[in-house]
Amino acid sequence: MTASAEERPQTRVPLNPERVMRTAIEMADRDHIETVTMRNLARRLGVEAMSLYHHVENKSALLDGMVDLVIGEIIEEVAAVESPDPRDDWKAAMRERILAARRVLLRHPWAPQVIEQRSLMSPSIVLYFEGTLEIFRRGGFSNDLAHHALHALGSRALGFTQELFQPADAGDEEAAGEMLAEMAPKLPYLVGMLAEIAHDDPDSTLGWCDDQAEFEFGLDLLLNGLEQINRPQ
Amino acid sequence: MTASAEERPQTRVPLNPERVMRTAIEMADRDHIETVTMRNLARRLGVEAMSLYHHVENKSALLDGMVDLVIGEIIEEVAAVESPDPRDDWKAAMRERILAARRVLLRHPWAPQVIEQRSLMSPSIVLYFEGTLEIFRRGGFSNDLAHHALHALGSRALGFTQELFQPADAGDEEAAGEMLAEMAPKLPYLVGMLAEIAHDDPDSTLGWCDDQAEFEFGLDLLLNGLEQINRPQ
DNA sequence: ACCTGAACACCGTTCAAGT
DNA sequence: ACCTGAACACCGTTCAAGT
Repeated sequence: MTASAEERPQTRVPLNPERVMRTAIEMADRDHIETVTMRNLARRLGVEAMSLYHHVENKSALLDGMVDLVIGEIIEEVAAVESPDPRDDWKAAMRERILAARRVLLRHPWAPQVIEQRSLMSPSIVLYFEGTLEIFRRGGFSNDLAHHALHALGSRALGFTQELFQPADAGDEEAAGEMLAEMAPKLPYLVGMLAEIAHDDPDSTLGWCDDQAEFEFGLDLLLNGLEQINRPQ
Repeated sequence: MTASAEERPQTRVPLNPERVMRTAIEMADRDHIETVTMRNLARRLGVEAMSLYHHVENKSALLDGMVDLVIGEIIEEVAAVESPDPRDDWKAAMRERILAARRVLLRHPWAPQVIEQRSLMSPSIVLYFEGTLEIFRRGGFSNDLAHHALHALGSRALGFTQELFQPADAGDEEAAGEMLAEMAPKLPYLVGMLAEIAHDDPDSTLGWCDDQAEFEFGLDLLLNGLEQINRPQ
């Protein structure tokens, strides 16, 4: 792909940190995070690689900045959601907050991996968790329980879980299927489950399930459990 | 478990895939996963980098092999645990299984990241999940519920969760503290929680908590929730 | 102030050649 | 069969120099 008409690098807009990071996000959204190299990013911006260092300290700071902008998008999305007063129904409020965050991350599939890898503590992520904590506290949680709750949710508070098995390419999927078939005699439970699950939903196998449904199942399990601890009856 | 004593490279033991991978694991355990480069690994084995390619297809296969050996260790550790019959108490059986897996991963701190990044489907990981599934099924779970349960546990089934905030170096920790102090006026809930948590446990802050305790809290939340769905009363 | 080109120190990997 | 050295195509980054 040459420098194409979708961007307009011919207009010589001067570079600035935000434009550098936004372009890097676009690249990662369109392709993969691995394609975001200093050299590739520079070419996309019609500039030499070394020019980027005037706007971004280094590659590590670039990645942190990208994540920070995504968290910013999440904060906006969450703010736009109308959700119940946590004092009336903290569980519904939390659920909607988290599902809103998830919607943003689905637009940036590279972000979960980068967020987990870098475990950065930026102003925007701190603000996001302040908002999460506010819902728990106004819902009647003690500080101690709220603290445990944040840990128990983990990345789910931001709207994602990292799937342990993933599609990868079609070749991998086929290889996995062959391996399962070969090992079938040693895997009575797994084979049985997959057979039955496949009956209910032909597109499902162990690793390629409906993520949204599974995400919500796990989330509700945790929220219900927290509810019981918060208000035992 | 006779961890390999320091073998001197001068003894010229012929290379084989297992020795290559075991040495890579040792390096990753001792330092970081980033120090495991083909060139470094070769030097450690007293050999040229290119020799490794006779025993390992490429770097990707090396990492998969390393993970596979760790999962093998987990399977051994789990097998050595005496746990109740799942028909009597699936929850206790599952809890001990998972905490045993966690003990192995604590010896290989690089493994969680690599496992999540690569989402590989190897024979040993499939066998591990077969065993996990067996406990659910013998505990009375339907295939459908067991399937949801596996997803809800996610990486917790293998004994780990990826912390969103992590120590990093002391400099990072200090920078994070400064940022929190600066933002304090905008963070009433977070500051309040941290103050109270710090009182209970002076070493605790948002990201540097007792992992074992938090892991068990989240795990029990999920297991208890599953119990209620499995046997509603 | 911003951008550049050459260069450095690393990667994983290929290839033809050694023993 | 196993190992090697040189080389290739990439990285991120430093530096001195250009405008």
